Parts: sequence; structure tokens; C-alpha cells
Amino acid sequence: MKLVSPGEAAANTNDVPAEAGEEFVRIGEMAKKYGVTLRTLRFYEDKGLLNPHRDGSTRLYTRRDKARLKLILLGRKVGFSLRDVKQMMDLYDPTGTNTKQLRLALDKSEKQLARLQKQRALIDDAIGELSNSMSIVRQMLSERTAAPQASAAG
Amino acid sequence: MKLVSPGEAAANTNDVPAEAGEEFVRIGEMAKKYGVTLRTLRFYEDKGLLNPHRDGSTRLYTRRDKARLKLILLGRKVGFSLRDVKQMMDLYDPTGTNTKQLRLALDKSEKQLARLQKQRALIDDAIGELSNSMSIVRQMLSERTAAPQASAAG
DNA sequence: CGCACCTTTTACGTTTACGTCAATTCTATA
DNA sequence: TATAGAATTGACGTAAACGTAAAAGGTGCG
Repeated sequence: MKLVSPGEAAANTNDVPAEAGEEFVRIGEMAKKYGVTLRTLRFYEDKGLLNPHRDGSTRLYTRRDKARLKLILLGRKVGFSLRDVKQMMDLYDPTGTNTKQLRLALDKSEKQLARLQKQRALIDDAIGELSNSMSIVRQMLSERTAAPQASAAG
Repeated sequence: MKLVSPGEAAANTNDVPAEAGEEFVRIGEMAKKYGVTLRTLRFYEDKGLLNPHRDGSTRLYTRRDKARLKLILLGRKVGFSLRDVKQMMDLYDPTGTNTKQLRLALDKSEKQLARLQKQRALIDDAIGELSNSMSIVRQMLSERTAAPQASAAG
């Protein structure tokens, strides 16, 4: 039941990376390499963001998958949803100029940048309010620990 | 079935605020006044953050509830979870100095402030990366719209 | 041969703060 | 009295990105 497709049955035996230029890596190595969990890789695949080859039922990731994963992680870092990332990646066409893809990416990026700036403003606001409240609380605490010592027993 | 508690049966007939110093407001007015939904007020009550009086089954909010709601909204604004807000409010004792409450609030606030600052750093980082990517994409787009005009028609 | 280790699929659980019906009741007013 | 406008208590739904079993298959090694 090995179902290895004739053209790409080149996977090594099993475990340790044999030599430098590995063609395929399995999910464990892939996960370690990019600091994600197995679940995450399978999840991304389930969402159509990754499409590793298979050796039977075992996933085999290539350079292409690594490049895609890097993009996913970058997208996540800048706050895109996986859905957005997928939309952008789905427009990729290796045979064209990808103008549409780039335009979409730029459009989404501008909106995301605006969101990030708004978020930053909210956070700054929150920091201000919180600092403010904290100084008030500190004031109240210092008033409570300074005076009442006279009445009660030490 | 009016079950109005003898000491506090002072609610007006029903709708429009009669005079200036209203004692009780119903949920609709309360919601409007603070820009929240009815669902939110009921939810907060369900979570033990609010405790309005009742006229039969109708909730009646007093000055005390308004003060509590203000605190909740402030807490939410600075990023506390409702659970945190509740923990802090639960320590309030109108007969004491509330030192424990203030200390807890200060402690939680310091941690929250740290979280906010970390978030801000992450956002700044994201903004940087995103701006970076955007300029690259713009560059790619300008390259695609400048040269290829020679080969194709129109 | 058996064990440890890697991998697979399936599928429910988690988190937070409500949204969104649905069915019902109450009330004041025209 | 009919109706429109509040209000009530359920109770399921939502979003996002995975976490966490569970049960089972494959395999190189000592």
C-alpha cells in the first residue's frame, strides 16, 4: 500500500537528515524548524494553506511548503487572519506577474496597518488610564498606611 | 405578584424620567446611558458583577450600580478580564479601609500594565514588518507596470 | 520480538464576552 | 380593548486558532 507516486519517490529511510540538501522533511522536523506544533501544520493544511506531498499517508514538506509556511507566519505576525493569508496566497500564479495578488496584498496591508495603528492608539490610551488609576490607588494606599497607626495598637 | 420590598418601593410609573434626581432606572435607560446593550447588563449580572434591585422581575439600577458599571467599563477599557474585575470588586467592603482590595488592584494593574506594554511592543514590531513588506510589494508592482508595456498591445 | 518513537485521522474542548433568537409577560396608552 | 413598547428567562451561536485526547498504523533498532 505504498502508493508512492512514480516521479517523486525520493524520501530517505526515515529519521536523521542524511546530508545537507534535504528534499523532503516530515512533519516533526518541519514543526521543530519553524517553532510550531504538529497540530498547527495539520490545521494549516486543513485550511488549505499548505499542501505537502504524501508518501502513503505521511506528509512530506518541500522547499515550497517551507516558503509558504514562512509567509503564513509573517502574515500571522503582522496580524492577518489565516483567512486573509489564504486569500492572498490563493492568488499566486507561478506563470504570471501576480499583479492581482500584489494589489490584493497591498490593499489588505493598508487596512491591516490602519487597524494596527488604531490598536496602538487604544493601547496607549489604556496605558494612560491605567497609570492614572494606579497613581490614585497608590495615593489611597499611602493615606491608609500613614495616619491610622495612631488609633490602633502597634 | 408585585413583591416590592417595603422599604424601597419608590419606582415611578414607567417611562420618561420625571424629575432630576432619579432613584431607580430600568435596564433600557441604564443601557442607553452607558452605551451598552441590555444583554451586556444581564450578562454582567449573571457573572456577579452587578446586583440591581428588583421590582417584581424588573431590574432597577441605583447610583451604586452605576458606580459599579463605571468601574467595570474602566476595567474593560484598560484590558482587564471580567473575571479580574470581579475579583477586585468582590473585595470591596464599605465598612473598612479596603487595603486588601487596593493592594490587589495595584498588583493586577502592574501586571496588566506590563501586558499592555508588551502588546504595544508587538504591535510596533508588526507595524514595522508590515510597512517593510508593503514597500517591497510596491516596488514589485512598480516594476511590473513600468517595463512590460513594450511587449504587449495597448 | 518487543518497545519506543513518529505519524495518522477523528472529533470534541477551550477561551471571552457577549449576539441573537424565541416565547412570554407586563404595562401604559390611544 | 387592541397594540406597541419594555422587560423577562432560557438557551444555542459565534469567532480564531489551535489544544488535547483517543485509537491505531508503521518502523528501525537492540
